[in-house]
Formats: sequence, structure tokens, C-alpha cells
Amino acid sequence: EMTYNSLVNACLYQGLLDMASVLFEEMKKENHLPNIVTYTNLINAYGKAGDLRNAMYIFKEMKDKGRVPNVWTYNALLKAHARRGFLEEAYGLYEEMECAGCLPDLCTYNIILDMYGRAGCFDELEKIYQEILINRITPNQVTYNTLLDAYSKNGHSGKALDILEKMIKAGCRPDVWTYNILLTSTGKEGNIIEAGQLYNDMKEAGHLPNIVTYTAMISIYGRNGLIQEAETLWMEMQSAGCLPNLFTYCGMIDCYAHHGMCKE
RNA sequence: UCCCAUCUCAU
Repeated sequence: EMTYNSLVNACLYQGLLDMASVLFEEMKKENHLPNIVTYTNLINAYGKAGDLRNAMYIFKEMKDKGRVPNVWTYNALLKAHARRGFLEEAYGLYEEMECAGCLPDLCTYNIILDMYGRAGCFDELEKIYQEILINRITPNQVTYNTLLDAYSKNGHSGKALDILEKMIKAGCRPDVWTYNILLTSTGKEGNIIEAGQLYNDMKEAGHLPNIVTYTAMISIYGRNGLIQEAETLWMEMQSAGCLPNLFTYCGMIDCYAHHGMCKE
């Protein structure tokens, strides 16, 4: 039974959802009851795949079999709905968890904040943020990054700066994600110099750029015809031991394609 | 109050 749980979870960890579900079914046929971690991981995997139907099915099944969903389970299901844009359903789950005696944690709130941010529902977002404070939960880096991303993506750069200030005042150090969010939105607004400045600030603050940073910067330069700069970063990235991924290649190819350099 | 799973960024 422990072996089955481990096998299913190992498959999920490797992204082998199909294999995991085969083992999961086999496990049940042999009358082993999957544990809550296994159920939660499966819900997560289906959620990531955008497969709400199966995520919900697993959730129902676990309840039928007497496994009691915990915060992690609800968070997984919540995120699955949030990412598909099912705001009402997600909020329903949030209320359901309260009824089930399952207290929302900061992850729960972060997921909901992210959901409203993506949807551009700022009134709801503010309401949730207040709820966090009322419940005397201390926002963490993820919370601030989520808020920053929500506001800066929607053109509210002034509000985003307020958040950043709040974050720092609260003693929460901006991390790589924070910088990535800031430089991406700054670049999209056409402030290329400022984006480059943020990139330098980040390094000076002792943060190593990651693949997301490089991809964002390369794309910013590429969109603005600064091919040299994009190429320089491309090489800098490799010498830093950071390998380009599909996102990075797309950024670089776009850069060349939009400036009549198809050969490259 | 053993161990394992959940939240935010780039094309």
C-alpha cells in the first residue's frame, strides 16, 4: 500500500499522469486505499492538465471512500478552477472548505488573489487581501508578488509601486520573482532602459538571474529591435550555466524574425 | 504535535 502510494506519486512527480492513473486504478482493484497525499497529488496533476472533470471526480471519490480532504486538497482543487477561469466555482469551494471545518491558509488566499488578478477583478482582490489581514495572517513574498503581478499586468504601475513599498516596509525582501515581474511589465510599457536598470539592480541585490529573467529580457530587447543586446544576454545566459528553454528560443527567434534576419 | 504533497514570474 505504501509502495503503491509511492509509485503513483513518483509517476506524478515525473509528469507521467497516464501511468500514475493506471497504477492508481490497480491499487484500488487490490483493495488498497490511496492516502490523502496521493489523492491530492492526482487532483493537482489533473488540474495542471486543465482536466477539471477528472480533478472533481477524484475529489468526490476520495470523500466517498472516507478520506477527508485537507487544506492542501482544497488548494489543489481551487487552483484547478482558478486557472480555468471558473471564478464562481472557485469561490464556492472556498466557502465549502470553511463549512467543512478546513481553515484556509495563506496558500489558499494566494491562489484566490492570483485568480482575481488574472481576471482583472480588483475589487474582489482587495476584499481578499483585507480578509488576510483581518484574519491576522502575515502576507508572504508570494502574496506580494501575486499582487504586484496582478496590478502591473493590467497597467496599474502606480498601484504596483505601492505594493512594492508595502512589501519592503513589511520586511519582505524582493526576490527573483519580484524583479522578474517588475522588469517584464516595465519592458512591456516600452521602458527598455528602466527594465535593464531593474536587471542590474537585481544582480546588485545579490540575486542570480534565472531562465525567466533571461527570457524576459531577451524578449524585451528583441521586440524593440535591440538585437545586439539580446544576443549579448543570450551568451551571458549560457556562460552563467543557464540553458535556454522553449520560451527562450521563441523569444530569440521572434527577435530575428521581426527584423528581417530569418537566416539567423 | 514523525515523514511525503499545495501558492506567485518569462515566449
